[in-house]
Amino acid sequence: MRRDVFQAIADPTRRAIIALIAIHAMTPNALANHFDVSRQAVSKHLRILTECELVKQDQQGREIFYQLELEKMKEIDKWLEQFRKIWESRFNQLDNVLANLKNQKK
Amino acid sequence: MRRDVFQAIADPTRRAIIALIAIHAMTPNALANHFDVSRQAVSKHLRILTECELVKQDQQGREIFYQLELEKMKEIDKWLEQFRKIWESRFNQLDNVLANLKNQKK
DNA sequence: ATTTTGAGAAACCAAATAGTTGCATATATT
DNA sequence: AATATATGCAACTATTTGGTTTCTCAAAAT
Repeated sequence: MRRDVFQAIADPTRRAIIALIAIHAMTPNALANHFDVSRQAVSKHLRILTECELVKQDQQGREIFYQLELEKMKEIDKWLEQFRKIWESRFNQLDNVLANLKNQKK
Repeated sequence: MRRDVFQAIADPTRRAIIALIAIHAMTPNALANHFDVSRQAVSKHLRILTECELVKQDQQGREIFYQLELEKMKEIDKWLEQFRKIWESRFNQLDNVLANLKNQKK
């Protein structure tokens, strides 16, 4: 059972759940109202998100509030970092080209 | 056939392919040497990456060089933006708390 | 005390996924 | 011209996925 962040955000419903609970913690029932799948389906998504630690639970009576674990989201950001470096360096190269064109005009 | 960037990067082999061709364009054969799956399996991954426009082809004779489409990678970055906003604002809130503590000491 | 409500677990199912092997085709090499 | 190489495509397979329905259990509400 592969269970990493990237696999977790592959599903659009899960991405929507993540976006919702990023604002404030929500119960499975409250979440399920936002989608046209059953409460149990949402529950399964929440389990997957919990297993890869993208989400943490906060039980209050019989309700369980799910909250986004922002730290874990940074893992994606960290992976993107290597590409951000590349596209920034490419941008700088373009910058140099433009600068050279300018100098040649003088 | 759902085929978006998030689903594309869910597979670890595909993420490895992306990382490799980010440096410079590579042929399917050259790529397959880096993994312990068949050349055809790599080819299938490349097709998926092509379909969601994360990768573009550059045919040279009988060889096809695959290159990363950096622009498309920014789509992920764009999605992360909303969460980056949140974690930065939380960080500022912490900042304020620390600042207040400092002021109270005076 | 009884009923309602919120939630997880289990069993089941259809579709998608990631891999394989075998084949076809176009381009190089000899 | 014959052979070797690079690649894509098709058919097949085992496993995973995302969903359902049914059941159980604990906490609130009546």
